[in-house]
Amino acid sequence: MGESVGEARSLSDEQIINRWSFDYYVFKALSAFRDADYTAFTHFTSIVESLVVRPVDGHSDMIVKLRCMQFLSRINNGDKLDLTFEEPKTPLESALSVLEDICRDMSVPPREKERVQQAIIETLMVVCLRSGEFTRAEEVLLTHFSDAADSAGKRKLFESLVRRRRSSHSVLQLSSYSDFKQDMLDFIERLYRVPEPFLLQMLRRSGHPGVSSEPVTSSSQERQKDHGGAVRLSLRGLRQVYGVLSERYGVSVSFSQLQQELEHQDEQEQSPELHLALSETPRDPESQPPYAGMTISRLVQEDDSQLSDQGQDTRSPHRILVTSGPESDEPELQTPVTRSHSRSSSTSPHDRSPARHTQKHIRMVLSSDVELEDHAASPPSRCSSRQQQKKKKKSDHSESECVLMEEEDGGSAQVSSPARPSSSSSSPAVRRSARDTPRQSRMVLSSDVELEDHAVSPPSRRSSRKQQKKSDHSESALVSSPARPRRSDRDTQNQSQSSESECVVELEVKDGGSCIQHSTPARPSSTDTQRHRNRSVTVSSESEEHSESPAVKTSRRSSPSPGGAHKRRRARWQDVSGTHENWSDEESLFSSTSGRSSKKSSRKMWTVQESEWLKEGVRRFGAGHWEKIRSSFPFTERTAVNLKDRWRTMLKLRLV
DNA sequence: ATAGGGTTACAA
DNA sequence: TTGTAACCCTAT
Repeated sequence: MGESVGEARSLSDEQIINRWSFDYYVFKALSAFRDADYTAFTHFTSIVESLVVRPVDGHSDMIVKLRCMQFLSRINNGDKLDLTFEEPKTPLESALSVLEDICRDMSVPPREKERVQQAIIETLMVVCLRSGEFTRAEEVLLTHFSDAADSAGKRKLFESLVRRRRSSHSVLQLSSYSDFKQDMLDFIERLYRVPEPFLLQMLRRSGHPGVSSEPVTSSSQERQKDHGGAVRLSLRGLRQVYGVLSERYGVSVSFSQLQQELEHQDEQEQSPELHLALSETPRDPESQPPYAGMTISRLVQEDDSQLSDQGQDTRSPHRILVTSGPESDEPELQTPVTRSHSRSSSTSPHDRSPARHTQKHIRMVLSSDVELEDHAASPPSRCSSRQQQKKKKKSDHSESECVLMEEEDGGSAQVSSPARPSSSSSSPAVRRSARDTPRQSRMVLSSDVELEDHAVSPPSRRSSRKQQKKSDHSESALVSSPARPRRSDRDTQNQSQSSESECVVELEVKDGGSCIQHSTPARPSSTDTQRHRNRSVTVSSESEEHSESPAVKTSRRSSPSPGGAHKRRRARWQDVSGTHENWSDEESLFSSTSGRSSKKSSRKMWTVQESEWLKEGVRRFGAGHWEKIRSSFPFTERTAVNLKDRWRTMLKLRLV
């Protein structure tokens, strides 16, 4: 195969920085989870989620981190039965499958795995019973409960509860979902300790007050405060730090290279557009030196927290316990990493609670939460959460479901006091009943299509209509002439026309639909039809964008969707300038789709994100190495054959 | 395990 | 119906 692995050495600045960001946000997400600030957790995971779609310097530990995020976000939503990450499953069932993936990739002691599985299943039972979903509870009982002796007792108990339709019982009352969450977090943390992210280290070493514990060159020259409390690093200092850290992390780009690129970028960034990329707080027009425009400076500036940085100093070196990346040709991140909290791997699953508080400072490490929050609140990133997709059924087609409202879940409060585990955080178990999940929706200001893509060519979405299917083989797909004049009426219809390519700034509320993918020029950007539909009604169909986004599951066999009434939608600000926005709209890694339905997953449409992984995988390993690709990305429920088929489809559609 | 033809479930 | 993305089946 034509391995295109060759030039993997030269990483783009984006890849490198995305990796830093990735590490950072994963770290933040875990911290938030630990602090029971689940709102923040979802914000961070959504940032991570979108980051992953961009080119990123994938280290082998990335997969591990992604899996952890997937796992925790499913756990986090496990008490919301109307959400789904993978169609037919409840969040906790999805967590089980992610657990399988985790166990496959990492060496998890069998006993531990069992324990966790059991905990998840029992919790799922409790959740089902509490919410009166007895039939589902029964299913769970049948499909997941093993006959293992140790669970026999509970099984019996659950069985009788199900039979008697009892949704209250001392056992049910006793279990606390929040404890369960923390238990799961403990499991994850015992399994994999996330090293302090590069960005934080950098920040700390730069002597930033909020982070550093090390007196690092207290030379006042090293940093100077300027307006807004931002810290300015001297170029020299930065270079120094970079040198050390880049080596440690195996970053191959030299400082000057980076600087050059940044300068270059910085110039370009003058244009108003690039704002969405990085959680920009309103950027100070007052310019700063080129290097100040980089991520680092951005991270650096924030309110100075006078928090105890102490903890940072005393931490002891730490090593990653499990690595096991599929292919680790890259230097592992085995560098001693510091870790502040004391939770050691030996802690028993139950001792966690006390320790939790002591770790708060960790998350304070970077006081730039404000910025992050802004980010979260700001258009692009915030989305995530979940959305819902539902299959449209002719019958209930008429019933429009959900009207969405703009709702900031706890938003306002949150912005002001980002770090604090406000609202949701403390609530033990966010019961869906109480507040039917944070459904957030937003208005989308979108330009539906990527300009450039259009400019290039609006290839018809699929090759001409073939009259005969098989007879003409792949040649047509692969070789075919690029410019395909031919366009069926259908195509015409679907194809967004040039007129549209001029950033149609339109205010709309979409359901997941805002799929703008630069990656798939050919795609029939969800067009008017879709748009209208979304606007008015709901979530009904979405199959139009299917291939890219919503993993909508299709039909639900016979039964009408039960909880289907309220679906969640999600929308987001799509910056018109949205350079490369490539949000995986829907269901992605961490966010769930809702609209649960109990249908056998008949068809699982490919999400944008999955397609991105696939592309990246092919770029990295070459087409044909499906199994390798599959194991290198956090695919869930995709087989190598699925990947291969999807690739074939993508080729056919010229999405690649 | 992968390639590629055949089948199926949907949307239009 | 028809077209097709996702899936299935099977030879290699």
